[in-house]
Amino acid sequence: MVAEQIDAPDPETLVSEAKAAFRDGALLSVQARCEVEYDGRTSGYLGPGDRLLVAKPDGTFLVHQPTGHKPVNWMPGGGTVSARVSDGEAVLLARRTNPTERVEARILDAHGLTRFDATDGATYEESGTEAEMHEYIESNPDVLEEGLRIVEHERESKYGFIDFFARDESGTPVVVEVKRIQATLNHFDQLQRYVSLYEERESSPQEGGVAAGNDEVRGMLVAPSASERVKRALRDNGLEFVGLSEFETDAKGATEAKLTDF
Amino acid sequence: MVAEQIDAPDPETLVSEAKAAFRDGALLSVQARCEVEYDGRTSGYLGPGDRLLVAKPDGTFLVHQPTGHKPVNWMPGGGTVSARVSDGEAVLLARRTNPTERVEARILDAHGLTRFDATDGATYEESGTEAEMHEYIESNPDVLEEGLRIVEHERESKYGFIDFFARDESGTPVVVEVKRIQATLNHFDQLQRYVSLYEERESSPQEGGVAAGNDEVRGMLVAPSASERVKRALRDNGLEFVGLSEFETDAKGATEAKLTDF
DNA sequence: CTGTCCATTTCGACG
DNA sequence: CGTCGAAGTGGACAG
Repeated sequence: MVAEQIDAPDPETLVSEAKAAFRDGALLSVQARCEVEYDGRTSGYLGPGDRLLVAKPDGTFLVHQPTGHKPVNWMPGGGTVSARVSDGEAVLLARRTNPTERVEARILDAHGLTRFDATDGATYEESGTEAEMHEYIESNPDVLEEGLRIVEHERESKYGFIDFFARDESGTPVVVEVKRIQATLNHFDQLQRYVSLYEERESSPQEGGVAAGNDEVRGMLVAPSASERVKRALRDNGLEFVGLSEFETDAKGATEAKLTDF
Repeated sequence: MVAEQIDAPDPETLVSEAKAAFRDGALLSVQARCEVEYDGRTSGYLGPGDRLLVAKPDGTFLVHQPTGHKPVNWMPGGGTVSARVSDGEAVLLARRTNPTERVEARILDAHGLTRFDATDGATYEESGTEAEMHEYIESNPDVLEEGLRIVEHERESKYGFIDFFARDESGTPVVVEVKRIQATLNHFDQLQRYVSLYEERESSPQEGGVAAGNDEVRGMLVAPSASERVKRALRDNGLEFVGLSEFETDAKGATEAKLTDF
């Protein structure tokens, strides 16, 4: 029996089933009218209503209202979930430390309970990430600018990693920051910080022969799009925006090439 | 009957129950071995394993593995969830547009199903947010510095919003950036950006009478704490850090005063 | 609608 | 264990 369901459990049954599920590492779902309290980084209270409660064997606890994508209250994995009867009502309590916080659901009326002895060895495989965008640019630097040469990928600097350190056709250094989504002011900040750092470094060369003029360092923000305000911030500070909306990994490109062969 | 449970439904039963739940605006939970595909902003695939599937009446669709706080796949509300039998297996499909994306769960083995006719009129009440920290500062500017006057809250500038624009005891402008959590380098970046802007503006006054010397603009980062690196960055750039860990809204303070009256 | 910024952000990688 | 940056970020709020 992988899943066991109990209809409208009374508080004692609910608590004993919950304890058994926690002990055995099963996933517990409860449909119930309840009220919820959170205390930790902030604090909050949710009055009585019907919700789906989920407790996972890793200590994750979720409170889902009938609408909305995010749980109204939750506890990440790593802590512990416990169950007890208090004042004749079942209470589920999720706690953790660092930071110290707790979610407590007082169950006023339990409509259903499911214990699920789930096993899942699969991991999610994703594609289309920023990492793949980097691969594409590394293989096709010309899409950013004719004649651009990538010198280093993920170059470490005092203030963080620079996505690409490159040189343009005339040898001028170019600091490149890549975003998979529309560029924000924070991304502009990042690029600005990196470029100013390189201006310092380039103006006082410590490794011989790599010197360049102080203002000769270019900064390039690559993203599918950017708001006018971001573009102006870049322009005002001598930085550049390059729109790059479409990209393909070599594998993906090869696949699509095949499809268009016909 | 608020919740209805079905044990190990066959594909046809699962699909007809799901359709009925979607039609009636009920919350549907399914414990099942399944494989999941996502296509949209990125794309991904999750091989067979046991998961909890949740479909809400607002179009929300969640796929939860036995561990982890976040759903491995999901669809926010606003779209539609549909069910069908395909190749003898039940399939749940969640779709939306803008952006166009889809999550498809192919159910290989359904262990349990619960339909929950949930009603929930309550809304979550939260306290301890950054908005409340702003209110506290606005009412008690002295906690930042003796004699500080708040001139404007959420002041819009060319490059973004400034939390507080203030003047110190001697009338020097102070740009204040507030963070509820430990300050990061990005927060320093933000403050730096705002201050540099005000230095420009103040040095070439367009609205008469507000002029001040170019270096007379102060920048203040307010947060419960900051790493040494952030503090040094601030110091090196002539900016200031103010630690503000405890704050209370008027209401909260009143409540706590009550409790300690006894 | 877009733009901007907060979030109990979470999550992962790296030093 | 802190720090930093990405996320299918989501969500609220203003223009």
